[in-house]
Amino acid sequence: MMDTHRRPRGGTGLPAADERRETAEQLALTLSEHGMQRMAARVLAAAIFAEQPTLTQGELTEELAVSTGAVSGAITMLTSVGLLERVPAAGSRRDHYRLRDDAWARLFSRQNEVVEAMLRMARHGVEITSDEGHARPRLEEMRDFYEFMIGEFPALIERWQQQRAAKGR
Amino acid sequence: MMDTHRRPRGGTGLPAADERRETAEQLALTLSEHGMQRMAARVLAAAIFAEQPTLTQGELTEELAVSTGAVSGAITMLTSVGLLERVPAAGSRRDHYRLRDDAWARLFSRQNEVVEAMLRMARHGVEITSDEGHARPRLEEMRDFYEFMIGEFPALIERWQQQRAAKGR
DNA sequence: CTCGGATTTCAGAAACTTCTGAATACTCAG
DNA sequence: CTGAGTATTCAGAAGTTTCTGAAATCCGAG
Repeated sequence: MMDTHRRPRGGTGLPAADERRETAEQLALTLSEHGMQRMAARVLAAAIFAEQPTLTQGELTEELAVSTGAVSGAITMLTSVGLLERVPAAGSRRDHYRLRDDAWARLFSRQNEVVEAMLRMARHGVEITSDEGHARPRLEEMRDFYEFMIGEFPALIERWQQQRAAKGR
Repeated sequence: MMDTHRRPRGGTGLPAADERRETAEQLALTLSEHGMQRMAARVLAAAIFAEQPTLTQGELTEELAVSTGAVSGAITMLTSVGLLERVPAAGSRRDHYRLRDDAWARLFSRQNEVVEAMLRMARHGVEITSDEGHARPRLEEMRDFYEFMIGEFPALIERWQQQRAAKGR
């Protein structure tokens, strides 16, 4: 988009941190364009791209250059949906957070909730529409589609878990 | 949520239209909560729940009680992503629109674009991170996950198309 | 070609979401 | 138990998205 020229790889200690930050921000942008709150997306991206094993709220505040309040709210949201977890750090007053182990499968599963919501509405639509108009058949197809997807997803996730376990792990 | 009591079914011509509208609005809400523009979501929902085979912009404007401009913009967006199509209505000055035949598969495929974007960013992330920090392994797992999903989706869609063709059709 | 209904465009208004900053509430070390 | 460092909350500011209303444009019928 803006600065397309590749830096000759092999450069020793160049602005690698900048590139990392920029890539993280791009990820955050994509996530927020698809329904995730902006600050939550930035925090999640920062947690993914962090070189440290865990991050404190203070570190996130500094990395993202935002207020402590914004970070606090985003963390509450991310932990509540299971993407981030609080790591017990003995003898520290600060809370340490990291990406949950199965974050990607979780993020995907959240989309299943959308699919379930769509299915519910399709079924409800079929119920309340007349069998004489044109709405009913559309809703039946919508229902069939989402039923199909709901049926396929568990096996899909399971195959992923297996492949993952088989691989390095 | 609000008015939970079921109307005794069998009621002849009661506020079925209201119930239809309300259900459509719920669908629109769900769609807009996951990234679709609000008016586009409302138009799409209206097209799904319409008892007519096709709708004109004027009908949509009235059904949704919004300005013609808003409907025009939403239709432009929805046709451009292939969810709505313009139906040639000979000898009519009005443009007629309807839900595309394969709208659901299309809507799903649009999500694939998100998945592809995630995969690109994961790969980029793996490239630019050191193999000594903690970011690289996270990004590798992210990459593996989205690669897996990208690999599975085509077969998934195909199975749906087949089942659909097999069924009523 | 001309008329008139229909659609598109766009500047500004309205509504909503998100962030900041500061006060409040925790919590662990000593 | 107390104090210092952290985290949470929340009112208001800032920013962004979305819609309206009206003017301009388009297009088919006659």
